[in-house]
Amino acid sequence: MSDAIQAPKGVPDYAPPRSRDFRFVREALSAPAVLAGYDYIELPVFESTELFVRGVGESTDVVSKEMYTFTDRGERSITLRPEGTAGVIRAIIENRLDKAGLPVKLWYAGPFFRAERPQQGRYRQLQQVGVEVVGSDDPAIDAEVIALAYQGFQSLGLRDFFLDLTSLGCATCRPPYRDALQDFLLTCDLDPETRQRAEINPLRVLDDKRESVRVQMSEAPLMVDHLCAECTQHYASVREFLAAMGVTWRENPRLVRGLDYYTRTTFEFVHPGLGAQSGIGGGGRYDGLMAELGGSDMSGIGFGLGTDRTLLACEAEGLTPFKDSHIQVYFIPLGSQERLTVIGLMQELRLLGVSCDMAFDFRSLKSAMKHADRLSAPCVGVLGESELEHGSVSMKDMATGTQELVPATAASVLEFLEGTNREVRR
RNA sequence: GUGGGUGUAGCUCAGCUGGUAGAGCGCUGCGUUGUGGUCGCAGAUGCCGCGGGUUCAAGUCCCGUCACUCACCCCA
Repeated sequence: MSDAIQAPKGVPDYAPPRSRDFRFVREALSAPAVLAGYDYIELPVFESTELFVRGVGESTDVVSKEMYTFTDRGERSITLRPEGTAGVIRAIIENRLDKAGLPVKLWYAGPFFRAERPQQGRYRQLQQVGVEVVGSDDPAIDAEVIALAYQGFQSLGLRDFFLDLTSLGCATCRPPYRDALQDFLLTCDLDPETRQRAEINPLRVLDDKRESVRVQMSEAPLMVDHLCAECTQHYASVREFLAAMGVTWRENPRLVRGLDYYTRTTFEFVHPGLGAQSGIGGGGRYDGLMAELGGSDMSGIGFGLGTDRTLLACEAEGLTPFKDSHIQVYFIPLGSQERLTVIGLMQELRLLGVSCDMAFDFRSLKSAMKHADRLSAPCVGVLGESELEHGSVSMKDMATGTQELVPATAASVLEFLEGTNREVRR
């Protein structure tokens, strides 16, 4: 035991029973996109380092100090993907998806990697569900994307989350604003480290958590007051569509994202029940990214939702467990001949989509019943000598305790299960 | 990367001023012949994170280390 191998630092396992909730969350977060006509894309977990350096931005913390980068046998620099957007855009360009109908609407899910110090809700291998749309400037698509995430959270039963929204401007209005902000920051009293950040990425100083900085920032010029006419119009329109969809949000002019590519509509979902790592999802427009990565100059928008953090949020709101059982019937054969019958019966039921399990290892009826109870099996099928004689099985409804003798056929068992008309899931 | 906290049975934890370990839950079995969830009885399980030091003696003190955890930072 002393030399048992542990998982690498900061990497979570999702073991039963929590793994059931994890799957449920991932499913719920992606379902709205599927319903909205988004197609699935499966991407490699590692890419050329260059993709992230160019796509995400060299000055970002993610790229400059949080990537898992190594050299492969062909002396190529490879990086475990730290986020999803760059890879999706690369794949769209490479597969020429943008040459077919526009907009291209895609969703994906899977693990991402960042070499950070782990803490509550922050892992070195993190799970995200994401969506990307390329080839549309329509503010209605911004609203759709945001609503997709909103709906995902809602469908899980989450109530205490907030949607923060702002616009970061475009290539014409952001640079002048950036200069204005930088001028302002020069007048502030900042520590050397923050001063340096003001040089490289002044926007990031806006959402500094420290009180001393925050007080000074209350006077800072804001992007929303410096938007060009087009951006102003676009942002107004996005909000109009959001309202029409019944989405509620908070204006947060100090919202900043850590990835360089964001433009215009930018948003973040926060949940106060998670401690310091309160962001459960975020995204926005990235109108220059396609061109930056060597594709045609097309606009894009997307989001990444933290599957891990969303599960944490659900737990914080007491919504879990989502399902208390993963099997519908548990069979208990009492002898060798009965085992043969049950095995065959289960095979048929599983083909019909009924999940079932049985007592192995010749357990006593008593202990098998206990086991069924522990599995929260809603129904138990007992098959002993007497049932075998009549070609039947005793079906028991565990909630009521009532039992019924039915023919040992898949159809009859199915009929019994439907007759118990329980609520299978919430 | 920087700081703080914690590390004892599967889980949650107790163990006072040093004398080689305990509770609850869970688990296994039994309470007679083929039925769970309640109850009763019995039982199993610990390199007390790891390494070193002090001591006649360390879970208990000291040092180191690793892991977990919270916060900074960053972000999902």
